[in-house]
Amino acid sequence: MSEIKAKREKWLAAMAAHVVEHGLTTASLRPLAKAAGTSDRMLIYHFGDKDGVIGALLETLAMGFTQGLDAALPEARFESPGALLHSVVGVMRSPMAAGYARVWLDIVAASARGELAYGRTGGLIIAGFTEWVLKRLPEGEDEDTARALLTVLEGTLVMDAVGHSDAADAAIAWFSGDRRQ
Amino acid sequence: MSEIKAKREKWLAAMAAHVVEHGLTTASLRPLAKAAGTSDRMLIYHFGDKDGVIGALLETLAMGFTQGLDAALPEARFESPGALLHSVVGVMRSPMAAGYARVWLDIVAASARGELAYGRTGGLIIAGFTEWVLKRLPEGEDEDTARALLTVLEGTLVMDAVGHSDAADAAIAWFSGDRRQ
DNA sequence: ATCATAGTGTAGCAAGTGCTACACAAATTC
DNA sequence: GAATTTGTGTAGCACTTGCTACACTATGAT
Repeated sequence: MSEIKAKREKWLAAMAAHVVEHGLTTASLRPLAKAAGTSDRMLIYHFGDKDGVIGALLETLAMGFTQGLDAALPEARFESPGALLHSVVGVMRSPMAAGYARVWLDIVAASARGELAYGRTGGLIIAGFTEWVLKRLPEGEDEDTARALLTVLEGTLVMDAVGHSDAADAAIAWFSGDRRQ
Repeated sequence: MSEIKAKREKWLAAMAAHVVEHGLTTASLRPLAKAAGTSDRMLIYHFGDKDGVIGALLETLAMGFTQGLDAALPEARFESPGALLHSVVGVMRSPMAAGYARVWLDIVAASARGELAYGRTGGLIIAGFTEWVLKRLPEGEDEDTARALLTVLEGTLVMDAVGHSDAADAAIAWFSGDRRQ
């Protein structure tokens, strides 16, 4: 019983790693199966169809994402929103996170395309991320500050992706320097 | 000679429309050809290979994009960066622009994936967009304001895509209300 | 021990992918 | 007018896609 669940977890971890390196929306069953050390036949058997595989994979990725964030920046209040943004951007720009950023933008694009599973997961990730930020903002900052911070962060990911980190840096500096009092 | 160029323009316009509706990175030759009223055989003949088709298509899309922006918001200085951001977001959120937003996020995701043609086009679009913004900011605002504005705008696109327009709104309000003096 | 169920390997199907070979017509060059 | 280039339709190749049919074994319940 539970050995099967364990096997599926192992598969999912291996497939998640594969996806982080090779992209999510371009992934097809046979490469995924190969990465997991099994066959497409088995993936379909255990997850129903490809959507089932992707759904489970999205869940795994979302968990890995927030866990990675927690590991990189343990819970502690920063002295200012700008300082927190700086730190988070630092993490997101590290080579370790590059794969996750790629996958995240894949999820965003698929959401925009109207693919429901991706959209739901994307929304959940942002919701969790908002809480995560809120717990690290200085006492007294409200949710809107967290939302604004996250929006600037997402803009940063986009700008970085198209080679305009300069634009992102301007927004970050601006967010950090010109705070409401 | 020039009739052939005209034909290619017609093809590209039709394919661009198809792509705006059905997605860019998921597009394959036969559907593209069908949208253009020709055959995959002809697309390959005239553009060399699929990359040639996509490259020409990216160029067409970038042009259409900036032209659409110009048409929606003719050149005129806004009274504040916040007012400009509001207007641009209004345009980007209109149904007319939804397709372009989808394609844009496709380009961003492909750029992040390392696909060079997409990355180059994405960078060019942002560069052009920066100039566009700069010409509409109040006299005296510098390029960094344009960059920050655009980064917030990109963040807005992402947040809208995953159903968190609330977060985008917070960032926009924050950008508009708490300006440097 | 029997028998059903869960799990797995092999093989393959129908559809779609980018691209090409080949034959042929139209236009251009000499 | 002959020769060559340019453009186009038909057909198809080799491959990948998601998924399935079928035969088989391991495992569990009775």
